[in-house]
Amino acid sequence: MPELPEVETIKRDLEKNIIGLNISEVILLMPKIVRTPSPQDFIKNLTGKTIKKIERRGKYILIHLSEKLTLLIHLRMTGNLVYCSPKTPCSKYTHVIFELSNGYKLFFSDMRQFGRMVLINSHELCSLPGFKDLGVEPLSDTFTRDLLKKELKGRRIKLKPLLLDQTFIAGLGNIYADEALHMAKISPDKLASMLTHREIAHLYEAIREVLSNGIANRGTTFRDYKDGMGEKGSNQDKLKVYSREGKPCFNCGKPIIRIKLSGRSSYLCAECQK
DNA sequence: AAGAAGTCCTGGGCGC
DNA sequence: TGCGCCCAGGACTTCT
Repeated sequence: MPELPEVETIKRDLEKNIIGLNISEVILLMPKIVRTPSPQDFIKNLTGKTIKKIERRGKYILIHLSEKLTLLIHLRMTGNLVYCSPKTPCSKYTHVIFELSNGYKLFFSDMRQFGRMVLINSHELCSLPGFKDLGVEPLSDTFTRDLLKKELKGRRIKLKPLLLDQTFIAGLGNIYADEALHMAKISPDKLASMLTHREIAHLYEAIREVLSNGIANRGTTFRDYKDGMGEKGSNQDKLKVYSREGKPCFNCGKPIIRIKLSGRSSYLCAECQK
């Protein structure tokens, strides 16, 4: 569910509200959400710590704490992280509650229970599986047209599964990958190594554009996504292909089709995307 | 080594 | 109305 724009929106919301607060109590209702350390150590080590800084890397949220600890959170498909006033009740899907020194609470909720948390020493981040191998941040200066060209070279894989590979580019998911490919007018089925210079340039611009627009619209809410304040985003109203099977392409009027690539749905306009 | 498939979960939507 | 089936925005593990 949450891809880069959604995670960035949550990160910015939390940053505005919880920096400098202490974690006064941790209630872990579903221990399996925490991958490491043990539930007891998770609670013990978090309690009393100060929230120093919040970052995003790919689809991960990093909450840096005092004593060089970092709480790493991945929301996967249906997770959300919401800052709530003291009286707000939690839901049946709330699995972790962080009580803060101002009386407010941070709820981690996740219907499908796929989301995960890790609490580690900050310096161990660089050796954490899944995190250490993340690819380039697509909105950073490091991500250039030349880098994309270099990375695509010789890759005998279809574009869509490659864009979803977090070690290739960090933060793209199914929605923004489909939207970027449509904006670039390239088929998700195309082999990565077959792109022309012109197509690479268009894809580069499209990836940056769809992600930036997603952030400007505070994320895409289909069903579950909520920002850090519990509100929906508005980017779902701007989508050109995702979840629009059978509806006319805004560009040419032909119906949007849905195909399967590596087991995932891809939405495209077969007329516009070659 | 790369790429595909299976797996972890719950709930919504659809067809019968 | 109700049941069963399929689908879902992710990514790790296992297989070929």
